[in-house]
This record gives sequence, structure tokens and C-alpha cells, in this order.
Amino acid sequence: MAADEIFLRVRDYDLAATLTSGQAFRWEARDGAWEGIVGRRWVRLEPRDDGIRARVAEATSDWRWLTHYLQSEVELAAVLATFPPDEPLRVAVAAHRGLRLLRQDPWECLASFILSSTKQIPQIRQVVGRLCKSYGEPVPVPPGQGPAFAFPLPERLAGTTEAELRRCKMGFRAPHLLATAHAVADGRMRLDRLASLPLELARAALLDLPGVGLKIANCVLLFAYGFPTAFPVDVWVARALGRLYFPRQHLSMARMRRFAETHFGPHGGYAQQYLFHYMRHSGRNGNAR
DNA sequence: TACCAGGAGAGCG
DNA sequence: CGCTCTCATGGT
Repeated sequence: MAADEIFLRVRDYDLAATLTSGQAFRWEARDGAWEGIVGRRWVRLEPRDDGIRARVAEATSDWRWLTHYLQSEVELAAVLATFPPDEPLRVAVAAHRGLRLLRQDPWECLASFILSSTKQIPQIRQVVGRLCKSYGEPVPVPPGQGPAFAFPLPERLAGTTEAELRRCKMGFRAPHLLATAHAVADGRMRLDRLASLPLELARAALLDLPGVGLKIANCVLLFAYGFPTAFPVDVWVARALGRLYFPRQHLSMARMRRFAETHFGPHGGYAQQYLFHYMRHSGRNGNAR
């Protein structure tokens, strides 16, 4: 039976931490809930003690798209149990227990992270917002809501120009996004096929795209394809690894990556997300906002 | 003003 | 491999 709302019973799900931890860039807090777009659906998520209440604009009977996106059926305790028993990670997990990894659409994730390089999260949100408003298809919203837009399809962006994309304030990232949109729209890059490849091959395919280096490739592998050991190292994670694991030493990015690959185990990607979020919100050096 | 941001890519030793 | 520089732009 179709309904416009559902209750997802789930423990240990911190919506605020999950939706603001730099994985996805389109969620906005409103009246104690979170509003965003998943695929072509407007969604409102309301945190409850024993789960999440979700509401959509148009009634549906199939909610797998949402549980898949939220990964709400992942047993978090089993993931945390694989972490190495070191103090820094224990503290980071304790600070935001309930932080989860989402499972996002590969194209939206890839395009968003191409726009992320050397930008702060609030700015990434602004650029992505402008891109969706300019080129995304409008999606149905509940009465009284302002207009909302899906993430633009690669074909749509491939039909624009670098100058047009630059109006979204993406700067030097515009040609990278445009070229990648062409590669996906042409079929030269088949994002759907990466899911069945081994990690290294999927990563190599992503690294062929302009504007995609190791960090962004790992973000897409982790946040969209769910490769559990993909471990993005940005300035915050590098800071966390340096401060927490190698105090008063200097490690190159390459050495940090090598350490991370072997140290954090089969769910290193999850560990990375806890370290990232902890570092951005722990007073001493978490001046992020 | 100077510095920084969920970096990439090119040039160079 | 590993270092340095540039790219664009808004925030502090």
C-alpha cells in the first residue's frame, strides 16, 4: 500500500552527523528535520529515538531506494567491531557514535567531488546547489514547499559550455566536470560497470577522468560504490592521522595512505569517516563549520 | 592582508 | 618517488 511516509526502525543512526559529514552536499536542516533530494525524490527525514521518520512528496509502496541510500540496515556494531582497538579511533567513535556511510548515486557523487577540490564544505554545497538549480529537473514537492531540483544528468551538463558552468562558481573545476560529463554521456565511461570490478580496477578507471585524483576517486569508491576499504585522505584526515597516530613527526601523504590501508582493517572507510568528522568537530582543531 | 579549503596535475630533481 | 607551483573564490 502506498504511503507518503514511513518509519524506519534503526538503532545507532546519527542523522545530523551522517548528513553533515562531507559525504553528501544537498541536505538542509529545517525544524529539527533534514530535507534533501535522493534521486528524483524530495525527502524529509526526522530523527526519532528508535529510528527515522521519512516523508516524501508522492506516495510510494517501495522504500528500498531510501534504505539503500541511508544504509539503515547495516549493523553498525558489527562494523565497529572490526576496528583496531586503538585509543584515537575509540575516542572518535565515542564522539559521534551513529555516524554512518551513505550509499549515493555514482554520477552525483563523482560530479560533486570533482567540484569539491580545494573547497570548504559550505562552498561545495553552494556550488552544487547552483548547479542543480540551473540544470537539474524540477521534482515534485509537498504543498507549501519551495521548488526543488534533481542533480543534473550527465547528458544535460554535456550540453553546456565551460563558460556556462563557471557561472555556478566552480572556477577551474568547470572543464573537468564538463569533460567528465561528456565521457559519461558518450558511454566512454560506464559508471554502472565499476560496481562489479575489483577495487583497484574501479579506481584506475576513475583516475582516468580529468579532475579525479586519488582522493576524489577514493571518495566515490567509498560513498557511491561502497568499497569498504577505500580510504580518502584529505587535509583533515591527514591532520587526524598526524596528530593522533604520529605526533611530532612528518609523514608524507603517500606514507599516511600506506599506514591507513593496513592499519584500519576491512572497514577502513568507516574509520576514516569517524576520524574526519571527529577532527572537524573537536575543539582543538575543529574550527570547521 | 594573509591564509585556508574533503586536490589535481604538471614540472622537476 | 617526492617536492613545488598554480588553478578560483569566498570565508575568517
